[in-house]
Amino acid sequence: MSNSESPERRKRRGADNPTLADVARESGVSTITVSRVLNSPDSVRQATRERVEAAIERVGYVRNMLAGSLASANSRFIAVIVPSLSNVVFIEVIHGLQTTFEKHGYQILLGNTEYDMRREHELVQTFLGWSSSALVITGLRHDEACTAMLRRWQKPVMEIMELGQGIDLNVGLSHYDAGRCMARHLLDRGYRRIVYAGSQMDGNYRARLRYEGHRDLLQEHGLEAPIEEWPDASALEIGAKALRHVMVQRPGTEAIHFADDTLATGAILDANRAGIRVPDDVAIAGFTGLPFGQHITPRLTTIVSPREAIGRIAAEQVIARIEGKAVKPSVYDIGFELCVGESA
Amino acid sequence: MSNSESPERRKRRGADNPTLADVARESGVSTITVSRVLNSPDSVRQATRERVEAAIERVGYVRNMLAGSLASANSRFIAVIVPSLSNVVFIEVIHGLQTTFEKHGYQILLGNTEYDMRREHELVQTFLGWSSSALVITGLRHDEACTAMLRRWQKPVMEIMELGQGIDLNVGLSHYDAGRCMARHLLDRGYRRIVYAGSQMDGNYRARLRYEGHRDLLQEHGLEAPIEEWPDASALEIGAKALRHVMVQRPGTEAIHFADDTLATGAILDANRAGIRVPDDVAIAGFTGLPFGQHITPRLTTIVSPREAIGRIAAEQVIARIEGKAVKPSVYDIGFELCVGESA
DNA sequence: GGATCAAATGTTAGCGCTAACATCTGGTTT
DNA sequence: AAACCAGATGTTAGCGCTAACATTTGATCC
Repeated sequence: MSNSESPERRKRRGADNPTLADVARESGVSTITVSRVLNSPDSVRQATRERVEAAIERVGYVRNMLAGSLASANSRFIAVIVPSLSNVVFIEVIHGLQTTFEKHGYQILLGNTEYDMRREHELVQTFLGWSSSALVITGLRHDEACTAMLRRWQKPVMEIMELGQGIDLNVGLSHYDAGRCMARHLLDRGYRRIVYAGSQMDGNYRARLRYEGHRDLLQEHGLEAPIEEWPDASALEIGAKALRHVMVQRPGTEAIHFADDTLATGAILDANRAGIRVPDDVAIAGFTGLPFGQHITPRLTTIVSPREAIGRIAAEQVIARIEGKAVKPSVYDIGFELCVGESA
Repeated sequence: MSNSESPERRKRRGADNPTLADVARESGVSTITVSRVLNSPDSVRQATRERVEAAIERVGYVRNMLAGSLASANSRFIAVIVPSLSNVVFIEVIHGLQTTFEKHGYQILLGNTEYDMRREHELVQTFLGWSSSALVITGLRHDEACTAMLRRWQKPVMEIMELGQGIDLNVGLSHYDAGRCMARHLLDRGYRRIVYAGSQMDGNYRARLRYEGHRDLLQEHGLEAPIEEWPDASALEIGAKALRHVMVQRPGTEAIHFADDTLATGAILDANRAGIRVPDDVAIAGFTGLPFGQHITPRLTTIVSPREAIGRIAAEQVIARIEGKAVKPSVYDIGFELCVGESA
């Protein structure tokens, strides 16, 4: 209720909020000094800084991030592109990213492709338009034009979840090996008639990679590797449906290797309701290691992928890269762990 | 690989990407015409538009959103502030918001307060600094300075989850009534010795409101309403721990009314493992209506809150407001539904 | 053929900030 | 006391775009 302004100065719209210039006038310094108080306080003498800070408080200054980012061609935005928000896995990765980036003063721009590459390309383009400081994207496979655009881009690109040399940085795990690992476990347990079951396998090629690992191992042992696919998004009831389908259509099946824990858990819970004994009537295995799997009876045999850690480590590497520290390996294998419950 | 530029024109840094001016030169129009092709294509003659679009393609123009937003004092950002990303409820709300806003060309800026009001205030300030088009925030209670700042702000503010007249718009449900509703159900079932159990009840005052509804109803019937609180974030094992604690410390307890489904589900799964019969030994009720509750045995008795719908409707109202359409009720009661399983 | 007018396009002046370079302090050195 | 210099502060010129106003175009009418 103190500062009056000459009423008809502005020729343009705009919220008419106090600007750096107002703070500068109020504290008797130049705008760049105010800017320095905000961006590199150590480069301003303490007395000056305090005067400016008081003025900021007094006029109720809220800095305009758009103007700052435009002038410096850098927004402290991190573009994050995931294929789905319905899948807990990506939520946990985002959580890891968010926590770490936020600590360093970066803001996430979240994009959801819904497993659509065209959408992915659009999102990349938009996010580059925001002068993002870096981009984190799921997987190693993208639209060709999109990959080209990112290669030309001068800032860090981090591809996560899947393991391999991509555009720039990479943190992930080998889904092929994970599928193979679980298949080996099932063989070790003595199962021979094993069905792989997944949903939305077209878009989700990481699940397909796991299947390929599974299939190759079985074939090396002279076994068949049938697969059942559902077009729906992964959900408990799809797991239940898959279980019933396999019991009826493929009698004699000894184990079902599900593409993810949600499906596997849905199958176990349904088996419990229906009086189907797991693993005696049919063994069940999953992938991901969601907390739920360890609380149901029987506990789910699955492969644990460190989801938050992927986010955290990806963020740390990106930050190191932004701040000019060299990041040694551009491919980081985060690994996975077989977690044996009673279900298989 | 076609366009060469005079090499020492620019005095400043910058990615040296093609700009509107480059496209304008390339297509023989003025920059504002290119701008119009991008922002209001209908106001440009078709022939001109096609020429410009071709030029955009040719030079590989990517628009600079920062510059556009600065010039128009509007970013098409929607600030979204939630207290937690570990809680599925907020994830689903975010999903509803995201899907709807994205369809209308808005980008979400996501902030996580971790149930800390100071953090909330900081986030609000930052997000206003991005010239957001609107702000969606969880709950009706905020830091005083924060509320004042939002009241002064000229753009739509949407407070969600909780029901009541707040700063501007509101979409939510009455948590007090929900707590009361479940308490009534438990009384109707004949339970009298009922314990309420929740986690992180200090920050999460919506859970506390539910407790108050529960408590008031019990007291109206001359019953006590003991409460058990855990400081940890809600998780399956906390529910299990709470169940064990109550069984030992409060023998004779007939029902436990949990603050959320995660706790309640954890308790049921643990009871199954421990041979505690639900609801015969102890009845269990939850709140939220997560899918899981309907797949376990016994099915969880809970109150379903339409989480994605909250996000969707909140987004729709905000968009209507931004686009100048009057939004009639500024308080929208989304309601809730009692969902009776076998657990209580 | 000129008046009329809406549609299409252009000109100008910023939006609010920061990079780059310039200048000013005031203490230290010789 | 002049020279020197690092640290603090200031001046200038944009960053790339769009609002507001200005002008041109061309179809229609009398």
